[in-house]
Amino acid sequence: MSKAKRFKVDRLEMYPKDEVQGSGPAPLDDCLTSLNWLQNFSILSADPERPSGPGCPSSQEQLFHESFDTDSPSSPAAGHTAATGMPQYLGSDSTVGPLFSRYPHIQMQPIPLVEVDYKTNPKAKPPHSHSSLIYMAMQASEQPKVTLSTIYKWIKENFCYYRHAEPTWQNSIRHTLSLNKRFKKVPRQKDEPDKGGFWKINPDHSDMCVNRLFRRKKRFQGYQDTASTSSVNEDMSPEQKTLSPTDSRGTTRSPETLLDLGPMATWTCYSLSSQR
DNA sequence: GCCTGTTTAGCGATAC
DNA sequence: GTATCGCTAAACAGGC
Repeated sequence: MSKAKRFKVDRLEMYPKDEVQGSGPAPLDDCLTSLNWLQNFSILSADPERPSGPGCPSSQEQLFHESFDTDSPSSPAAGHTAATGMPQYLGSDSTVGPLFSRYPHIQMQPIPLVEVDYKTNPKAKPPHSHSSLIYMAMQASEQPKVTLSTIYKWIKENFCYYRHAEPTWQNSIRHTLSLNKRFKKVPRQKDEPDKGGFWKINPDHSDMCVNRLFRRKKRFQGYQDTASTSSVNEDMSPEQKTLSPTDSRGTTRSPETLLDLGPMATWTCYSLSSQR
């Protein structure tokens, strides 16, 4: 199966069409336009005691919203938690059951709550865009400017995936730095050691982060566009299904594009029966 | 040779 | 439909 087709099927599995069109999660616009979550490196905190049921948003929805909610409690400081976020918060039967009871061909298998530790799990590709990773590295450095190697180092230290991945991601990082106006190059002075220049957040385009980073939030349209594709991606590993939803080329959906997958993106261990 | 930085091309997805 | 974004891949040049 092609990667593109696989991704479409992946999405199809996540969003039973009728449910998506119907009682999907509340609009995310308000809570997704701030970048504070990124600046604080706010990481989701899975709370099994979170209330659920009639009148309460589902665990997934609530968790999803709070992960981008500027008023929600922040996680520990930068450099410590960015790699331990995006837990695979599994819904209880009370939240998942009713939804999937309408789709008998989709079987949810309850598994324990899992928090993805991106710092130690080499298979868990961080759900951050490269620009987000760069931004986080810059923030974590607490320096006005950072070198490329510093960015590499921070990413590798905080995301195990990149310690084991092919170095092509570094090319992407460089490409992002060069092209993205959010970042500005600061030439190295002759008396400064090492090589290469410095990079800093471009204050002239800092608004771009706030205004555009979460622009992609019309998350269900894509599903509807691709819902007609119906084949089974049986060749995906549990990790692929569970960790970091990926796009058609295996690209991890960043937080902003993860919105496209919605709260159900954090659900896991679904399988398709032979009825499909 | 390696690292850094730039540029081009292409693809998929979303926003407008 | 077009613009924009994110990502990947590749090629190339310059500096160390």
